[in-house]
Amino acid sequence: MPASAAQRRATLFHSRSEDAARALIGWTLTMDGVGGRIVETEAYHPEDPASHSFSGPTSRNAVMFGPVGHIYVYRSYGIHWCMNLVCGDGPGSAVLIRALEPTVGLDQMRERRGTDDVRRLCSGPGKLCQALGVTRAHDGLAVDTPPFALTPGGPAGIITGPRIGITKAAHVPWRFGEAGSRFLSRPFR
DNA sequence: GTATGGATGGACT
DNA sequence: GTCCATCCATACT
Repeated sequence: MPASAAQRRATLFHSRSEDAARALIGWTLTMDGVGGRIVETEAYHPEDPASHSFSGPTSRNAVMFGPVGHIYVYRSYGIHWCMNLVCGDGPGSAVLIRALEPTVGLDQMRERRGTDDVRRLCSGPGKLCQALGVTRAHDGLAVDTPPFALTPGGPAGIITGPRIGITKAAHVPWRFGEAGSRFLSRPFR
């Protein structure tokens, strides 16, 4: 008997963040019926100098040390919001959602993003939060209850590479993407 | 109290 | 390819 969606979520949430980041490719993430298929992720964990959790819990990253399956939202460069899914085999791990392939709520995304170019709606961590309407107000919410929804996907071709935009542990290949996707934030090489 | 530096994206050359 | 807008958690004095 195949695993239920809830069982698959639970298994993924409790996996090491690098395994969860890989497994999330092809799943569908939405908020209030707006979202799409996850095509790009990055893994972070507390032993990782590039991770916000590296120096232990603070008021900003507290959600990373809370229950798995919840959303950690932070402000990037003072302008953008970025969202992570808390998951891992211990506290302080999370997966950064870097890009979606838009599938539902396209009109709302176009309006929020101010462009008709579908490839520019969710092709980056800041873009997808703008397209879905995710802000600090959603920090700490569970990803499997409204307004959020996370549904498992089928098998996907996975490509890996170094994470983007970081200066520490930049060589670790913990960026994951769907092979051949047209909706990545940047190409893999 | 002040200083600093990003897990970015968009405009521009 | 380069430049930079703009916020705030954190480190430091």
